[in-house]
Amino acid sequence: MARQSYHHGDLRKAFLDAAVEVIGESGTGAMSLRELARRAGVSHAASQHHFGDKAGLLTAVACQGYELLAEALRQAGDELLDVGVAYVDFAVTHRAHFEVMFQPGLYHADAPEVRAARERAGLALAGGLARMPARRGPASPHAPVAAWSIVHGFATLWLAGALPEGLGDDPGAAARPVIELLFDHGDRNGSGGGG
Amino acid sequence: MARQSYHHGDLRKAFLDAAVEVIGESGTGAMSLRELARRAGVSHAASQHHFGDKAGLLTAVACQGYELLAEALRQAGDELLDVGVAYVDFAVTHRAHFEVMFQPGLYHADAPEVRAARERAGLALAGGLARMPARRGPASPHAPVAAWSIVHGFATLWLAGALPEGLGDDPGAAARPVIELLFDHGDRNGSGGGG
DNA sequence: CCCCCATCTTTCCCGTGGAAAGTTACTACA
DNA sequence: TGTAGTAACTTTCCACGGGAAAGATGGGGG
Repeated sequence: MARQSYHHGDLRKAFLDAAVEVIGESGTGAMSLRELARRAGVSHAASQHHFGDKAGLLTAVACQGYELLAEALRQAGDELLDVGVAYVDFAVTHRAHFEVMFQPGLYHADAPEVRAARERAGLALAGGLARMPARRGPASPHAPVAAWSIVHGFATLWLAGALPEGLGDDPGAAARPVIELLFDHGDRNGSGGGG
Repeated sequence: MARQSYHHGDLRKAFLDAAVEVIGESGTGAMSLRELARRAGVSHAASQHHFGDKAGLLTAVACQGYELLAEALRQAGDELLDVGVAYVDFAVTHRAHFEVMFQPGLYHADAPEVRAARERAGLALAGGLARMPARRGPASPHAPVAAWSIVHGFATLWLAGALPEGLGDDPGAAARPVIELLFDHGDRNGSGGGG
């Protein structure tokens, strides 16, 4: 039942979904509460009750983003490589969430809900990284940061349209050999063009 | 004597500097043309003549950013590692420029001046990368993207405050061992055996 | 000397975020 | 069943921001 009366039913979700949609299309800068309200068919001030202010809405977006990321990483399996690819895939398929998550200035980054969700995502990421060193000698303490950096950098550059042409349409597939380079370096002669 | 009359003298520079300052302090979202005008002591519409609109101003910021980045990379020397560290240093010491540069939605990313400046920065970066493969066997075609990704990712995560504590105060120094991991991987027994 | 034009100002309009107070309708409780 | 309480939403108001349009200013070239 949509709603024909005063109460919307699930305005919170409606706002959240609309925000993700608008941000995904036009970026965070183009998102206005009034536009979201228009899409939901409610007054522009309706969001105040659910989110407080605009930063509150974006806090919810970031929160949801961390949950979704944790989920995606967990489902990626045990291979570090797959976890890395999943990270890139997440960034591209959820660019709105991703964009918000890593712009702490946009939302209440210190809110307890966000901290908790971020913690869970961090554990999921670390879970993938934990399997990494076993494959290839003793681990460097810098390996986790290196792995996170390379996948995050790839994703960010891809989203910004900064990477050179010719990498294809599938960011995950394009990222795989790049990530491989971080860990299979001594194995070069053996690792061919694993397609 | 700065100016006491109608003409400011170098309003363009004044706006540009003020923009960089404000963005560096509070992010792109907090920057308003009116605030910059206030700081420069001119009317809020004065910027129109010099930049057209807000995106025009940010275009100039991005442009200047690419120039500065190219300069910084060129001065970093011939070692790939140093170039990578310089990239991270640039991002942190010029966070306003960096933030704008990689948010193409904020400015006219296709403007010829920007394309040219970006091209120059790309060449400076590639120049550093060109020296890399010689140190360690045949180069992977993915190496440049991997190198760019890891330094860009590290810088972005650092700026977002997402990296774990304990990396110290100097992002360049913190980045060095991380970048090293990308290329000195097979050399592990020889390189310092931390951990 | 005077006109031209680059530079800056004034004024106006619309969109946005948020505060405050009012309205509606669901729910608990007797 | 009826009513009080409260959650959910609306209305109204304000200050701010970007941008368009037209006016003011003053330096420089003819």
